[in-house]
Amino acid sequence: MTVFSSFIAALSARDTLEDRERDLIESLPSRAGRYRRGEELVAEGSRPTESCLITSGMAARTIYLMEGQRQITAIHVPGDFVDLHSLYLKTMDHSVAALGACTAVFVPHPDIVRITAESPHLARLFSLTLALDAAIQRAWITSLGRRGAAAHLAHLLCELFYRFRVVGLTAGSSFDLAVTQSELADVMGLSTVHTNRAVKQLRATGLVGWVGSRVTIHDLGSLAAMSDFDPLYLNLRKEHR
Amino acid sequence: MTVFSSFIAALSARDTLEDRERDLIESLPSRAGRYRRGEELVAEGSRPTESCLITSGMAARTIYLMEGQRQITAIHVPGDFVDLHSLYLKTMDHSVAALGACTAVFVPHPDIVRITAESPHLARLFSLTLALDAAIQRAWITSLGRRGAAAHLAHLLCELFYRFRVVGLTAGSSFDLAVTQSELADVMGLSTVHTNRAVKQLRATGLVGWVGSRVTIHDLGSLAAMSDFDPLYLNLRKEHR
DNA sequence: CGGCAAATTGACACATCTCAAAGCCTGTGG
DNA sequence: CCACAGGCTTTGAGATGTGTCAATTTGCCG
Repeated sequence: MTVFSSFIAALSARDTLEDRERDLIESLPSRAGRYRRGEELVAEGSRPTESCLITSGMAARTIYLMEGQRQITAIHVPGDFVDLHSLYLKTMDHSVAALGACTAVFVPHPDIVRITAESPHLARLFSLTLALDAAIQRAWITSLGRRGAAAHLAHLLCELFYRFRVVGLTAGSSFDLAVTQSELADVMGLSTVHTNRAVKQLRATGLVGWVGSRVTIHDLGSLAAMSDFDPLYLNLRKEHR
Repeated sequence: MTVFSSFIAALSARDTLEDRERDLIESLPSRAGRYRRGEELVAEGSRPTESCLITSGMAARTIYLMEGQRQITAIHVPGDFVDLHSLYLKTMDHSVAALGACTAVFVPHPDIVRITAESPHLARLFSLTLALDAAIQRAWITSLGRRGAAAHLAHLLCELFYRFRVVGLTAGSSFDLAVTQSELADVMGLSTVHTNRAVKQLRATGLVGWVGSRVTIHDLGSLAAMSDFDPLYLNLRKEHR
């Protein structure tokens, strides 16, 4: 049980890792950090020399507009290597902030480059995480563009359920969503008020139980059906990549 | 002037290419294709063994929902290497279709892998294009979530202007946007009718001229200001990546 | 117990959707 | 060269979804 366990679990769900690759990952040096709701892990405009890996809680990529509005463009759960982007893009065009309390570790870019040079297969798996992020963003774009508030929320819950389950953070059909409704609103591009109505509406269907931060999915099939959710884009099948 | 000229131009805007790297790219074998509006370059559910590079016109990543609705999650212009994603994700979770008429060439995955193995720097530049796609998607998510129709459209025009200019497809401050309003609607998550109203509204500001498929940006500064556009995310500065 | 952030509700304003119809291009066949 | 068909653009009117503002309730923590 190390800080990299979740990351290894997330990769292992998608391809077979050899012992040597596992060792290379475990050999990465890391510096730990602990954050409270809203605290920034990576600031917009900065030029990071490390990438961060979420170890507990959740973090979000956030873009701020004029007039104090903001949009969350991605949610990251434990095991997600956030910010490999900064390896290539250099200057951050957005910030990464904690959603609820969260912990993360930071790994220097040169060490990432080193282990990908030693194992081309690992290099591909790091690129896979980039491509996977992009696939999730496409699903979000689709929800934002073509689904109403309730369906959007249902789709998001399905996605998070699968993503939490991969890293062992579900208990049966429930998981902990330590997120404020106002943060959810920034994910779905809605007002806080309307987000609350969407939550209410979803509860009324009976498909989902939601008490405090505890979300229980009573009927995943129907929830997926009402939001046109198909887990294909999460690439949860082991393939040789 | 080869089929790879635009791609090389797009990379050269972001980093310096050595002659050897240029030669490696030019050495790639390719198969050409020509498509009419709506024709699919890559089908959802397929398992591509090639990646495609747009050489003229535009293509779009498209996700279909029930009830015939669709959402375009990305627009690709000449010089864009679409579908590097399929190198990692294996099964397509969306399709790539022509917007207006378009031509593209297809490059076998093994050849891409080969030249990235020969040049780690090229490998990083290929990853850069993945990361850049993701940055653009973040901007789209922000537009979908937090901007009204007119501002969304203005932001999109700014983006496309910069992207076309990099590959030499602008004439002064104008460019050819051979796209149907119904396709634009699928980009912005709006109805065709409302998209038309947004176009009308933008014309009324006088910041943009739009006759047929010819778009002329009369005042880029104001257009950027009204849509909170900042080209940072397009990474148009040469850096060592 | 008191204080504060978060969740919830109601009423009304505004953005966007749907449906329906009319006008406008462009390619094609006669 | 003209007439027509079909797709695209444009407009109007009424329905629906979502935003805003303001107030109340709930839940947590000191």
